Amino acid sequence: MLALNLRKYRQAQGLSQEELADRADIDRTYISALERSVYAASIEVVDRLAQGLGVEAADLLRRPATSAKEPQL
Amino acid sequence: MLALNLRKYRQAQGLSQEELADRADIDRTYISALERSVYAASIEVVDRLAQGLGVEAADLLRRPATSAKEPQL
DNA sequence: GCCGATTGTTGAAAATACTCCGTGGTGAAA
DNA sequence: TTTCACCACGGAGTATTTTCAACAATCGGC
Repeated sequence: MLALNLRKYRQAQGLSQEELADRADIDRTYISALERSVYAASIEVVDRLAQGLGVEAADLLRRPATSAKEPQL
Repeated sequence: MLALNLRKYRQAQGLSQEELADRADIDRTYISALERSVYAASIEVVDRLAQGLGVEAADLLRRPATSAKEPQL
């Protein structure tokens, strides 16, 4: 689920992969790969991505179903 | 947060590390290491662990604060 | 004291995540 | 058409996770 959520939250904030890469201090091409679900990221990068996006790490792993208490997009 | 949550949920169900290892198809010694936060696990093993424990992957990453909607122990 | 069950720990190999550099492709704007 | 921002994708190399076999330590019960 990470891939879709990642892209969803990133685009919702109008961020490019590169901007997010800077914020999270993660390689740009790796973020691209994560959004295409090429790898199973470690929880450490999930944390950094979540911080860069201003959401909880748990939010990035949640499955699509939009539960009432997801952070506002 | 994974380490503490993992141990918490596992013990709450009266499971041994080995039983959980079987359920999640993960090495026992690795689970031991994860509960001592030796490594930053991949979200794939977090998923398998969550399944073995019958909780959401997101629950294992949540920070201690017991939000009203955590699964019952 | 001895047993069985559970967990900590280690060392080495195998697998996979992650970085870095470069190339090409698309679409929008000048 | 050219330029620019953005993204997909490749390969090579490094770092880290994950597995496996084996042994030590603890605890409770017998």
